[in-house]
Amino acid sequence: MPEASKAYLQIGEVADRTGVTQRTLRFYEEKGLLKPPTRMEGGFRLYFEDDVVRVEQIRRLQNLLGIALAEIKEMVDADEVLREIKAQYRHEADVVEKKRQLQRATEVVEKQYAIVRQKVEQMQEMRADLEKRLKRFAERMAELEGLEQEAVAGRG
Amino acid sequence: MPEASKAYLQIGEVADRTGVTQRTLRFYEEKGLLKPPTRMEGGFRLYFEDDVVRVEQIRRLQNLLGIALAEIKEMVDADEVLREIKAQYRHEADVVEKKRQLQRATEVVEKQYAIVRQKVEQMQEMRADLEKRLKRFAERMAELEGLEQEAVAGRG
DNA sequence: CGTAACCTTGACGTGGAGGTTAGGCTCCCC
DNA sequence: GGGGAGCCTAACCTCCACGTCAAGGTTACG
Repeated sequence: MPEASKAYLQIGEVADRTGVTQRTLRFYEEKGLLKPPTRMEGGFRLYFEDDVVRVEQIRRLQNLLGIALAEIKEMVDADEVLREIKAQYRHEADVVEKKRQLQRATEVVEKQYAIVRQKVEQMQEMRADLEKRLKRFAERMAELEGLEQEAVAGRG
Repeated sequence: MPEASKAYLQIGEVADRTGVTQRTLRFYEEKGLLKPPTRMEGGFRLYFEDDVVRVEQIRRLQNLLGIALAEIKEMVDADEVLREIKAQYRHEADVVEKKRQLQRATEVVEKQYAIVRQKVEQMQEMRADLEKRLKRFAERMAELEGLEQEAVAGRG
């Protein structure tokens, strides 16, 4: 096993791995973005690898999309639904209910997808703009350097 | 002339056009994101078309990049520098100084460009992920529908 | 001149996303 | 079994990006 992860992690380790503070982890838990972890006897939180992944996902959504945590919660919840459906899949539960949930999850992810697609487009526009601008800057710079040469030549 | 804009705008109009509140415009001014507009006799702010463009730019940066206003200020300042250089271009001012400013502006825009490029990349990744996920959702859904058919057949 | 619509500054409030501090408990190792 | 590192909750604080009055001045129109 490749350094097979101790199967559980305390909050400090999760914080180190994800680069957020312990406070932030507790805060996310409070806001429902992280499911309440199991605890040791004394009350210490016990996390698992999944939680690290989850936190990373939250951070990506936050940084990239710049959306509110409330909305991010919706998105990670959609994930959870899929996971659950998968888990109890062979449990032959109420198929209609599963379909309903899956439908709901799909809608949320489609919403997220729409946001991302739109942003990608807009950002590509912005990137093109910036390229143009940099080009113009470079041209100006070249012109200024030309002027400088003239001045030198004039004096020389 | 196509409805040639009254050449000046009061704060209310700017607010309407840009979709931000008057408060926000004053706030941006306070924070140096908008240059203090000229005023009428009585103190009413007088804006011009440029200001509308500026506000739109600020909003784009805010929504797309999700960065702090302080950083946005740096970016729009870079623009200002270019504008100034252009304006006094034939004024034959200190070329060395102009070069220095232009250099500075270029750096800021390059920074912005780097951010945008990185985000575009990451968001494209995210988009791909979401596409996969949607595909999996659809598959699950198909499976569930299969189960449903079986059940119906079994009963029938 | 009246008045309605628009604007001014100033001050305080708010919601989101955590940071910080206090006071105490737990875990683990020597 | 004692001590230090790590963790707990609770409460308060901060920063940002505005929102929301309040009290009053300005402008345009009839």
